[in-house]
Amino acid sequence: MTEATYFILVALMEKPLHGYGIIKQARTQSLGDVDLAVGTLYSALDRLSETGWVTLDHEETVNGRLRRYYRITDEGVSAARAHAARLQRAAALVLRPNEVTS
Amino acid sequence: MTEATYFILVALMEKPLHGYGIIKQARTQSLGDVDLAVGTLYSALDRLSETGWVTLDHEETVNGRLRRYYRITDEGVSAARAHAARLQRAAALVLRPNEVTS
DNA sequence: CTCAATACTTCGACGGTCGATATATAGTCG
DNA sequence: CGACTATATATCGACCGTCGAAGTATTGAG
Repeated sequence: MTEATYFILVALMEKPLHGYGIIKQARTQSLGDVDLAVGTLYSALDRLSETGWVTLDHEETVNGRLRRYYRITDEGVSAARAHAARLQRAAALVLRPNEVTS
Repeated sequence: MTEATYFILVALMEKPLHGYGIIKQARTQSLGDVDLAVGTLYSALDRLSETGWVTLDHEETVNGRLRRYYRITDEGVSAARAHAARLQRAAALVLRPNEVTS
């Protein structure tokens, strides 16, 4: 899973969001580390919809602008949790080397 | 930093290794998650040499086969530590959401 | 004798990321 | 009033990193 994919899933874990909302949420949650480009977001969202980790929740029209809300699925949550565990193990190799070097 | 790059740096933090040694070390340390393809390794190693995060340590010839040993630099160690902290923050968003959702 | 493992090099294909462009509206600033 | 920024989605080409295969070479197992 790419970093972009992971942060999209994480952003949607709190509540359903539309494209731009995901970008802002990812930026906030990553403390500015992750700034999703629009091209990255929408192609990732298409892939996530195909794999079934994300679904279209509903659509709204606010001030003439369409808002397409996406929702994470149960499989998406599982995938995000599994990836988070993997990230933590990777981080632990450097941050807590004693436990791994043995 | 990509996952491949990170695991190469982590593999070299213990001691200098040659290409194939890095692949095996990464496989072991990631518990099988990361299996670096040779093409990925050598192109990543070239990039890491250019940025100065990795240097050629020395070369050996064992049984007619060349072994090119790489060593991580101080800047490489700093970069790996910084990335590890980033990975941990990313993992914490899912594993310990209380601290972030606030 | 063939196959697997070790070991490095190179190269083309593929997939994901990025930035630009397009379209449209509301609000801010000079 | 005009320029710019933010919001919001869609699409496209360029670029970068990953992957697997082919090439070269040696040792040891079956």
